[in-house]
Amino acid sequence: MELETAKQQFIQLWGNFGSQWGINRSMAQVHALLLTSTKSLCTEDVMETLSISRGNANMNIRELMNWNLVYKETFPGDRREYFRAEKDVWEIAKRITKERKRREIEPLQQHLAELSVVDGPDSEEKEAFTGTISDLQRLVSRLDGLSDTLMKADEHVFFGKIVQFFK
Amino acid sequence: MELETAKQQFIQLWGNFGSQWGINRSMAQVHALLLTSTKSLCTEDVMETLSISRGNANMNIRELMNWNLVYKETFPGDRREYFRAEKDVWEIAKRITKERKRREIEPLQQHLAELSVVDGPDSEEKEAFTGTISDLQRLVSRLDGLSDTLMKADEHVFFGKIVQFFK
DNA sequence: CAATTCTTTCAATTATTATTGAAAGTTTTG
DNA sequence: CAAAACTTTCAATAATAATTGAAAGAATTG
Repeated sequence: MELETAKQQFIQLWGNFGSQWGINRSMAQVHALLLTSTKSLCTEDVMETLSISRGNANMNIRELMNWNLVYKETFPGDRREYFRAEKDVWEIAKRITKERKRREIEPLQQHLAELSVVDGPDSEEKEAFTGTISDLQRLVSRLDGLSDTLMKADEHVFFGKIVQFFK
Repeated sequence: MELETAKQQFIQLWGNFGSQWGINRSMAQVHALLLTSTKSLCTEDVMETLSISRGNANMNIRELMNWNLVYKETFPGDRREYFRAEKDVWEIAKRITKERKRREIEPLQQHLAELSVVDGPDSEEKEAFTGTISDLQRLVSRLDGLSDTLMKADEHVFFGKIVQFFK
């Protein structure tokens, strides 16, 4: 396969995969484009390569910057903003985890906490419900705790020591 | 909060959360309903409680059975099929992980493998691309391997031993 | 075996989400 | 400070995904 074909296919692949996981297809495609680009690109470049509108390109580049997956760069004598992606895949994984935790897991825990207090007389029904909610709270907290630990561990420790531990 | 209110809110919460993660809102709501129901429910019950159509209820119940999150039950003297959810949250987590692995991670790995072979003369561009793809392959494989390990570990080992290891 | 009861399918519709692109906003330049 | 160059916004539109419900299909019953 030609390099350019491969890059294009990767952009499609990443877009499809992202949209299965609740990430906007264009955002994932912009990310894939910048991830496989050796030089930083301006909005115009992104628009042209992906055949998307200025608004779409701008919005998704900004969103990728909010996720700390893309940085802004400027060059002397050029007024345009250029963008470059974080290339370290371990960093990418850590940052995505961190953001989803902040945006989704923490609010979920908040909501579950509210649901764990139920009024009314004790009953089997009530016990069953509060039991399920607290099981979910424990599960979420523990998976969350694991993600914290993994994010603090560096790649070497993670890929070396820990996996061996389970072998 | 009243028990019935809390259940309804939980159904909404689970539906919203699911749709953020690429799971159909109705499917997540049916799951939440069955998860917090002490008795098994028939299609009619699900339709009425969630105010959804017969087709929608049927399709999502079937899909939840495909995911091994819901079982079919029958009662003598009643021709209808009744449904009951797996209640063990650790089992639920394992089964969701297993299905997403099979449906998404494995095809992703397949696609990445295809992209890792690039024709044409060696170049810095090409090296960069194949490097990024193989980094991604390693990341995906390792996260996947971790999920295997976690699925094999039982709840006690997971929640006890391993977390301590990182403390 | 035909009537009944329940389940499944799927084309049409509705709802949701993403995208466009022109206009407004901002920054830089001479 | 006004023109130029670039960025951002957002109402309108388009694309995608979910839902409906009537009809067809299966299974069960008497």
